[in-house]
Amino acid sequence: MTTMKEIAEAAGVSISTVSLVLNGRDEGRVKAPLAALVREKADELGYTVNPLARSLRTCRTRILGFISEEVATTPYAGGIILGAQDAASTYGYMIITVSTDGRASEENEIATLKRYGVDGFFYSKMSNRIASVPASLGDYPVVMVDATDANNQIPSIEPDEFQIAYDATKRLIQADCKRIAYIGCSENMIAQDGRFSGYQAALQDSGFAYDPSLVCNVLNNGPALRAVDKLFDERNPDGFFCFNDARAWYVYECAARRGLTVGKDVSIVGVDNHRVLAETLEPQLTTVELPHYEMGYWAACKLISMIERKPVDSSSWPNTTAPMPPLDSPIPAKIHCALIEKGSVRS
Amino acid sequence: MTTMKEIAEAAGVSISTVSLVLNGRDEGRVKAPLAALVREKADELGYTVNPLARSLRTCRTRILGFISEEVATTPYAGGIILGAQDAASTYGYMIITVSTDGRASEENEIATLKRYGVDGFFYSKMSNRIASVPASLGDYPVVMVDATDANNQIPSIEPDEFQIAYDATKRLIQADCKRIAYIGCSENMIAQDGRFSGYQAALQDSGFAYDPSLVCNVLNNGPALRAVDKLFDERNPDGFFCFNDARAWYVYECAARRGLTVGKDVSIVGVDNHRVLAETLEPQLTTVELPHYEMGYWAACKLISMIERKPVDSSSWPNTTAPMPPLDSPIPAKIHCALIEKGSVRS
DNA sequence: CTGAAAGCGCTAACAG
DNA sequence: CTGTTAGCGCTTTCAG
Repeated sequence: MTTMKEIAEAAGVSISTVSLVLNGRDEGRVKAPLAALVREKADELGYTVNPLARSLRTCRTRILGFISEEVATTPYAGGIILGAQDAASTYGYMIITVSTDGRASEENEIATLKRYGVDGFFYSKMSNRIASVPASLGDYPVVMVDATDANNQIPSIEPDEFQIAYDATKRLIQADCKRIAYIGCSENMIAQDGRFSGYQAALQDSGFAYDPSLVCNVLNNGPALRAVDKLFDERNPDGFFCFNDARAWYVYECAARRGLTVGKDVSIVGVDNHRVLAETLEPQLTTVELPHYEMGYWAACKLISMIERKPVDSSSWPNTTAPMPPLDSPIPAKIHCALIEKGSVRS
Repeated sequence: MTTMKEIAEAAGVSISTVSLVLNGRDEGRVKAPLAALVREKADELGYTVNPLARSLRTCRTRILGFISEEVATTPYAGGIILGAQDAASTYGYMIITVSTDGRASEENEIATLKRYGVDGFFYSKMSNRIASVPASLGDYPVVMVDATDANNQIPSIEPDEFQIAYDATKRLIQADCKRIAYIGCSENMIAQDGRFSGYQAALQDSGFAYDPSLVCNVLNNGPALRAVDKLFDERNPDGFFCFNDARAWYVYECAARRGLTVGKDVSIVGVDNHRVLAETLEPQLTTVELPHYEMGYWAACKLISMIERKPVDSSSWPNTTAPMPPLDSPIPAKIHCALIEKGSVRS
């Protein structure tokens, strides 16, 4: 690794001049030709900064810490982290990810990350939950991802659960469904609340009466399947908005057992949590892909802008299914998931 | 952050003495009581080393670089990275993950990681593919994960595809299935080759004739479903080993359409790639979970042992469904996936 | 057995 | 405009 010292020698100047030039602080401080010479030599010798040395001096590492629950890292988290990395990478940052499984290990990991000198933290609970960041993160820039701050203080990036359901339900109405069921989740989750409301609102806005007997909140496996089966028998719905892929499968199976064709006799719009629906049931149903990548990307941009105390240029952001909110939008911000209309709801 | 200097002052000794003691190099070099005093003061002041400063001197960062393909990070990778992190964490290492999408970006990311001073690299292609590590990694410790080294030089940790299929097929035989089908993947993949061989070997070892008409290699969606449907009509299998969850689902649906009960009339053993089978179809079929976590864990242990040029203690390794090979086992090594017998193959 | 001193590569006052 | 100087916190000879 070539050092500034070597460049200084090659160019016949002092190290500080080299530092000035290579950090772009030479404007009006170093004569242009000299600066050019330095740059030339640096190029020639293939200079790259030593981030370690720089960080030791500046107390800035350009490393971001990503804290997530153990359960988190599988299987949804990938997209979030990927998005965060891509954004970080374009701004010259790296990410160290740690996973925790409890208070103690969390504090440990935080302490370690602090020692490594990270500039800021992502704090993530997978599948949108209410949480509050540990006090030990207090004096650092923090962004929450796929989580909602209990105190509404920390910027949190989360899917727009209401809108997901609203759009999905509208899509079913538009496909001329008359009895639209919601197959939800009986566990207490933010996503469930938001989606249930969105479902109701869409119905109401279209002049449908909300009918509780068309709502079926279930857990998993056999019992869930039987509950959906019962709903079919009793209410014979012709459209289904499903909380996730597993629940879409229950509906699909019940339809198959009755000889009903999905996409013709009944329509399904489902959230594709595990990203496996697309491989199997398309084009018979329409899926909603949660914007994990986008959440990660935007969270990183937000975090970096907090660290550098300046807005980052959003024009370079990736094309997404969902429009990215501007950096200076009010926080907490929610990201809206667009429907992925690969299949047809009704053929 | 308290520094060694502060401890030195508090204890009335020199910085070098503090360094010696705090690094455990005091045996026979610093008098016991003095050493004790230093340790006490360090405790009192809550000293933790500054890894940046240490790294600048030692050229060792205790940071590992994890290079994976972009596509990789979703959705399988989570488990691998989680396992690698857990192992790294127990040995005092951290992991920086980067994802790449092509030769150029890969070289970029590698260069960046090198500048950050990582001690070694994971090189990962998700879903077991043959690959060779870039030359730029030449002089670093490297371990491949879920990938097979084209030159058979680099230690590579991968699932034991043959054994997965062998066990799954044996399980079906044991459940008294007579016409055992293999629903495979028509894309060219290592996993497909190994699993197909394992399927054949298990049949042969149990005195079954291998019947090509019971093998059905498919892609996805409608065409796949129809191919499985055809297999049902023509050969009426009573047992299925399925390459992944999507393929298990095709079989499941075909069975449902015929009024056959899975777990009774037909038996399915499927690899649960997306980890969604467990939520939906259990306990009607038996799943094989790929040992992603274990692969990551073991890869990290291997990498660290290469970096530190000493075997690491394998007694602290996590309980796994699969036995971990000993650290000094011949490389490349494969990890064996155990069957997850949550459901019953045949009720 | 302990301490002084040099230096890892870089930054940032401060002189000149 | 450019160079000198003094560290960031730690490790590591090398004297004493």
